[in-house]
Amino acid sequence: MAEVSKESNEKAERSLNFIEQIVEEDIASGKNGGRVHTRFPPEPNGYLHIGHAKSICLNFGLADKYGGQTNLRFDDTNPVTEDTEYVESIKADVRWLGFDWENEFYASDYFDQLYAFAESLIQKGLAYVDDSTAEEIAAQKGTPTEPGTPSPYRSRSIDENLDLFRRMRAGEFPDGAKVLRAKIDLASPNMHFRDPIMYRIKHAHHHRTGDKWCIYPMYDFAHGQSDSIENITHSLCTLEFEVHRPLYQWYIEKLGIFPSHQYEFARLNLTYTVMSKRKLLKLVNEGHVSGWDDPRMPTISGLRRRGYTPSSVREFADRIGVARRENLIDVGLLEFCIREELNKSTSRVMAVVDDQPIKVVITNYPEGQTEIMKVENNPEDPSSGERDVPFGREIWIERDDFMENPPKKYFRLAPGQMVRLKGAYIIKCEEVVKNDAGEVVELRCTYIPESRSGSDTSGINVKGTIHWVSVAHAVEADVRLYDRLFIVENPAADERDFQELLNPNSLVTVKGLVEPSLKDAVAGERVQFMRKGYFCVDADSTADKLVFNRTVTLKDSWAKEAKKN
RNA sequence: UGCCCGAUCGUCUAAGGGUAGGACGACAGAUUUUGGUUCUGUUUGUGGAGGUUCGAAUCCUUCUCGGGCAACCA
Repeated sequence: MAEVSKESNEKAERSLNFIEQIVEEDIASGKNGGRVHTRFPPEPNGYLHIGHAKSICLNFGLADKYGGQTNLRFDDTNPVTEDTEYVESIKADVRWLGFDWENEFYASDYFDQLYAFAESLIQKGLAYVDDSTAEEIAAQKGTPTEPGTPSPYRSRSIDENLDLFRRMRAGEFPDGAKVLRAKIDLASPNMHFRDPIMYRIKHAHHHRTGDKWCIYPMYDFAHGQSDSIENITHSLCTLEFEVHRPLYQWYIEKLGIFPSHQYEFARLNLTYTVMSKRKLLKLVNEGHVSGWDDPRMPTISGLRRRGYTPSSVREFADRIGVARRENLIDVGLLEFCIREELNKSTSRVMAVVDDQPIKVVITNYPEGQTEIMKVENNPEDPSSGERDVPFGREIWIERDDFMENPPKKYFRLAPGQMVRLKGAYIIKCEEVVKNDAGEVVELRCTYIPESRSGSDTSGINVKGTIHWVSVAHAVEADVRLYDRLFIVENPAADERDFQELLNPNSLVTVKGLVEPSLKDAVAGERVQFMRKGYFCVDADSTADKLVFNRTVTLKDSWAKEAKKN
């Protein structure tokens, strides 16, 4: 029995995703001399999101596992949309995730080589300069069910093509006047074979090459060759590039260069968010969020500011797996990963998060007296020690922790009911004080002196324990409660405009009264607000005003129970 | 309606001719000075129809459904 389960465990550990299977087969067959070299190839035109994190973990993880290397390569072939700001943010995000690249390369490093490749294809009669307009070229491509028609410039001589291409490079023609096209097959069922554009004219300043070039290669004429130049063995990309693979291979074959191979996997989709760079940019530009690093964004910088840890994101990437079928991952899995880690690592502290907390006056507790309670920092980690928490006659509690007419299984405070104050005493609610509007403003309670936490001789057993903060010692804070950005699971598939699907309550800022141990908390610090969730100190926090972001709530089975009724 | 890809518990993901397994979720219980954590248990799946085979999630045929492809974007 024991042996069987051990065996199945080992089997489970050995279970490989389809890319690992390919890599292991390649290593076994001696392909590429058993070498594994991957690359992560972002275009520096936006911030990285959690979908990129999946790709980063895959590429770097693969190299790591099989003793290989991974290059970071910026796919910067379109100067109009790219910028060094993005280069820097991308590098910071990859590093934050915990990965180090072997080489930092840029497709623009290869512009000279790529240009030479283009000339060689012209010389082989496999490329021509086309004066057609963008519209004419689109029309020449035909449709998926009808073959294309040749451009009137398709039969230019090699010499003329060479001359024209050189003059394109020299800047003799305006943007859009001419393009260089591969001469392949206008009737191919693969649209990408219908004489794809290799180079276009753009008199634009490039973030790295400056004004050296006024012609820039298209993705298809840059990516595969860049892989090849770097001797990349396994070039991983998402499924939408699958139809590009034959062209990727065609260029490599005609050029006779190192045969890198492309493999595609399904991109990550997450519930209640969007993943397209276009839509994320729109959220930023139209002010629906505060920026690329808004904690509601699925960007790596957003997750970081939200309080996610690099290891939790890596764990998530590991758990979702890699396959070729479309997927929509429950954001609950991401939340599980961060809770799992923070449960073990963060200190528990008490914070009353409520715009209208209730004051509790303990009538039989001496006025002016303060007791220092020792409270354990983390029951999951005995080595985390204890801290001092002051207790007094007046304390704050949350409005949710009191009900005047409670249902049966309500274990918190109610008239005549007892509750344990975490780390302190058991109290009993004797009297409810209301204002003229009939709202509860204060509870007058008595405490059981023998019930002191750690030395309880009262013999009383209470079902509920609530958190609290001493009125005399409370530190004010702003608490930002983040929730899902969208109200539907899959905004991308919804017919309504994605802006109509935004969750109006994705950010609610609430007043917080936190225990004094938090007074000097610094940005980035993570804690658990007992019974509430995991929070981190935001960069906006100052010495005068603490600002906390809610990373994720605790699981709340009471909320679930209450919802049922 | 041309070409390409895909379809396994609610959601992901294994099994590749030989017991459909794991994770998250859900449900139930135990423990608990967090209605947290932890532990135990339960639940639910091979898209349809044919075929090959002693045996099919796996191979074949076909249907259905989903996704991608006709940017001087990547």
